[in-house]
Amino acid sequence: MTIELSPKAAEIAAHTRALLVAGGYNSFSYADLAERVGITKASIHHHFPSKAALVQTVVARYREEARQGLASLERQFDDPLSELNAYADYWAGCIRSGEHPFCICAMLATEMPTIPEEVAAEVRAHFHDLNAWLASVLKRGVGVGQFHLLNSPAISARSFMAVVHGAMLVARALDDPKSFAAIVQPAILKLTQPA
Amino acid sequence: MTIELSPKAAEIAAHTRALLVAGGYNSFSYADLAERVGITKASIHHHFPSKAALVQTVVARYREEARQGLASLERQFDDPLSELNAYADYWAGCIRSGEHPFCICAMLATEMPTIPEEVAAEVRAHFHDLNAWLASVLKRGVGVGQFHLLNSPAISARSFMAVVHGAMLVARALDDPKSFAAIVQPAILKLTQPA
DNA sequence: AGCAACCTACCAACTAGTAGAGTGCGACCC
DNA sequence: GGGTCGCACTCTACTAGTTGGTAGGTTGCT
Repeated sequence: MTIELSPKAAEIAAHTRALLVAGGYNSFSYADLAERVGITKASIHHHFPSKAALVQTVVARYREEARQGLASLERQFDDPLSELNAYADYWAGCIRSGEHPFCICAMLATEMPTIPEEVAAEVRAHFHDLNAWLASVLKRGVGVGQFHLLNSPAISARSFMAVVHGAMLVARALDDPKSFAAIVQPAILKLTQPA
Repeated sequence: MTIELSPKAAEIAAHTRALLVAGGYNSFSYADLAERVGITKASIHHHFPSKAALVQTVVARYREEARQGLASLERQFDDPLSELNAYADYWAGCIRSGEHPFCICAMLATEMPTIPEEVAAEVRAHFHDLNAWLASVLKRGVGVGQFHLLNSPAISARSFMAVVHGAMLVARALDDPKSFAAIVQPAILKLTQPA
């Protein structure tokens, strides 16, 4: 049940997402967007009444996409370790290809104190969702003996979430895409080692 | 040998830093700054010719402060594990008190593709410095038997750097300062456990 | 006198957002 | 088939306020 958008609105949303990946909420304007889509600023206002509403919609769709993506991992793989590896590989691919080398919710999270509350709420919700999904994967993994955790699944999930997003940040900070996998792979390995 | 600034220039730099912590490069203007410092925009231009130069100076001073802070940790503590704990505690304190709850270089790193090159270069250099310092702490720790690493000190340092900055991000994203220590403390513990 | 610090007044470009009119196209009706 | 209604989409033209930055003069201290 994706938030339905007309073809043009979807195009605007896609460009917004790319601009958010590059520099976050405060880095782009309706004029930037208009130039990329090839229409005027006023036309964008026809599709989205305000910048806050536009970004909120884009994040809401992103969350929906993430939910579906994570659900499909559960269908594609039948053990928690493979699911976690596939999740990490998804981001490794995004970063290696350079197409979407950052999570838009991570971008917005850093800007949290300066973005509209409606957007911030969406971002918080995304991280709660992701934390819950990772916790369930880890819990199942403990059940089948694939993972050995020092803490509760929820706390360990929070740590893993931090590693993944920290790895994105470091890869960008050092301008070195390989760093991402070099950080995340050992982190997964550690989850599998007995205490 | 800190970059010397007049008292007023230092005051401007301090406010700039606070604004960078809150929302990064694109989130604040000379007008915001002027209001906080209590002078006019033009006066700020008297001290710093441009926004890029201002932020570059602020980051350069931040790096200098970081270098001195890390060096003083080496003097205060005489074993690598205590140094690493002190480093983590420094950030835990910043986040708990809410005064400087984010590294300005991490803020700027996310915005990397959209900030002036002179600032981006400073940010890259900070992460290289930090990586080198953490690697040296880990290496010494391995030498005295405090740490047991799966990878080289340099790679493990990169991972730890990712955990720390990822933990900052998660603490902000979930609006939960306690998350930081909950993530970083187990990460340090893991470094001390034999494979 | 010299200088650092500050000011008012200004600039062109850009910000998000609005008003209102025009276009093209498919559906529906006679 | 022709007329016309509504709709999705787009435009030009505009607003008020903000952006980073400049010119040139004033203050006060040494």
